[in-house]
Amino acid sequence: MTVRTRFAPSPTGYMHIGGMRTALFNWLYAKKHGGKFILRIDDTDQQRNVDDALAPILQAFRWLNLDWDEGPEVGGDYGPYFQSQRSDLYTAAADRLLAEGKAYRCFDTSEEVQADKEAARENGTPPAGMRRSLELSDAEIQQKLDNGDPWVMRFKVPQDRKIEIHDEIRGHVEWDAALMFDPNIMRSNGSPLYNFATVVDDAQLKITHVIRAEEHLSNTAIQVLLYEALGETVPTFAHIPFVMAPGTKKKISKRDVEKYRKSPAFKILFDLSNQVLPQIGLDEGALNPVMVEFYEQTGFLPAGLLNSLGRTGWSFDETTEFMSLDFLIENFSLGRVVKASAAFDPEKLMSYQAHWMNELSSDDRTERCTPFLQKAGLLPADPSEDDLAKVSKVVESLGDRIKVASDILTYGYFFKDNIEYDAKAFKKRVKKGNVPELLGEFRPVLAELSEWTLESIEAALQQFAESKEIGTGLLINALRIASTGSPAGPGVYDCLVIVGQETVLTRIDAAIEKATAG
RNA sequence: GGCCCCAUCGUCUAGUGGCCUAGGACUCUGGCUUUUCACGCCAGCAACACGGGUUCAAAUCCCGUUGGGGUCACCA
Repeated sequence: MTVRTRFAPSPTGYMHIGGMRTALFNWLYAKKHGGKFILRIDDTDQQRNVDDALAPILQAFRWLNLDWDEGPEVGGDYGPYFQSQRSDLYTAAADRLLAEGKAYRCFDTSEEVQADKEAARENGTPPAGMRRSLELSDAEIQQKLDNGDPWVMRFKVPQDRKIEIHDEIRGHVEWDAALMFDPNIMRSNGSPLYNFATVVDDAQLKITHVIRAEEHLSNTAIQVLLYEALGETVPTFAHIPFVMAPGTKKKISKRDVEKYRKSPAFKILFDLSNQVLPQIGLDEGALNPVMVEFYEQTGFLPAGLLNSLGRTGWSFDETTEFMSLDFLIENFSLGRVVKASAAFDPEKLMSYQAHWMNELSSDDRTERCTPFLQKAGLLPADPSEDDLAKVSKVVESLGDRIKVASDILTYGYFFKDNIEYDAKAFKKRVKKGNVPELLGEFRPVLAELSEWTLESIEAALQQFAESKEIGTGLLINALRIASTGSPAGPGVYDCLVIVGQETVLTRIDAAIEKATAG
């Protein structure tokens, strides 16, 4: 038996981070067992623009390198892979259940059903009146049909039994069928409800392992009954805990982004968002950390996100933290999924991200940073070789200071004509004692350097400091602020070399002027 | 409320009856390194929800309590 797993997103216009984790576990399980991973689109409720609403979802999978064996764009033997195109399947299955007496037409109004359920709830009994449509004679039914009375199809729950499953993560779970209501499986307009459609689809797609969020656990009882009624093999279930929002006990949800915006647990992500999005021409509200696209657009590595997703609700052993996708494929198992729900942890994501960024060669990092400079207008769309060489130099000197690719924007001073001074640092390092004078005296030394290299500048500075009988730190710090405006960054000599002799001299002049002005 | 699921440091987790004085990671704190920042290194803070059993032995098994969550649609 080949393992077949699936993920069935609705085209909502974005890929949910929690859904991505569920998809990842499905994908991993299929890969690990040499099986197939299927993408099916649950678009029954969707109006138009399915393509537009689906695009970001497919893009998220592509970005993370999670390919699908069957589904949109790639097709497959069990298509179509859009629920909206599979209505025949649902109708046929429903008709069969009806013919076999396993389902019935329910003519009750929704008010009547509601009342039945409420009464049942109060009494703690199964809903008694609910099956009154079953009392109808064939003639009465025909009469109602002829009248055009609306009806829905209900599945007749076999009440004298228990439903038991062995969930790969929860273990043995059972329900008492006597307590269940007959579920609606087809709407009055002939379209299927989720619980029914998903069973028909999973059976027809030969899904062997249904790995999904635990919120579906209660749905499983009715689904098992449906599989049996349809004469299909019940798949193996694995209900994984859902992903909670950091700092909460609630499922992470797009509805709550405004709350997240103020939450300390989300701070690093929204700080990044606020800093980066405007610079790359995106509206601040356009993307948020609930969406996978957010991580792509702010310069995370697939490896970073994947490591984080793979480690929330799953572990390999007591010490392994850094896991590549290959490692995950090799070692993933449902048995090691944690039962309790886990909060997505932005801090930890950053630490994984930093790790994988450091694994990259300087050239790879440069390649990832360049587009951000372009989007921010700090580099032309068609950069010259000199431009690229400069980016490369900057990235190399920045080393592990770049955690996400968009961090390059923090060091925009290498690419701008006008720099902004960090006020505190300027006061502490430049506008202090005789520093402006020293800078003034050192300027001509720099101006006269015929060679502008790390070594020549360092030698000149050391000699100058010695002659003045001052520590090198004084000048070094002053030069950093004067030439970059910022207290953070690569070594000063790197900075000076990259900024360039001419610009350094101009900036020193500007700094001296600013320091002595007021 | 009924049904179902869950419960170890702030967070992610290890733990499947003795290797537990409960391990690792992130965060945080202190120190070292250092021309800034970052990295790195060292050290530290910090948890078995509670109550009963079972057992020579329980974080681990059982029962109960409490707490958290899910679900009860002509949504998915």
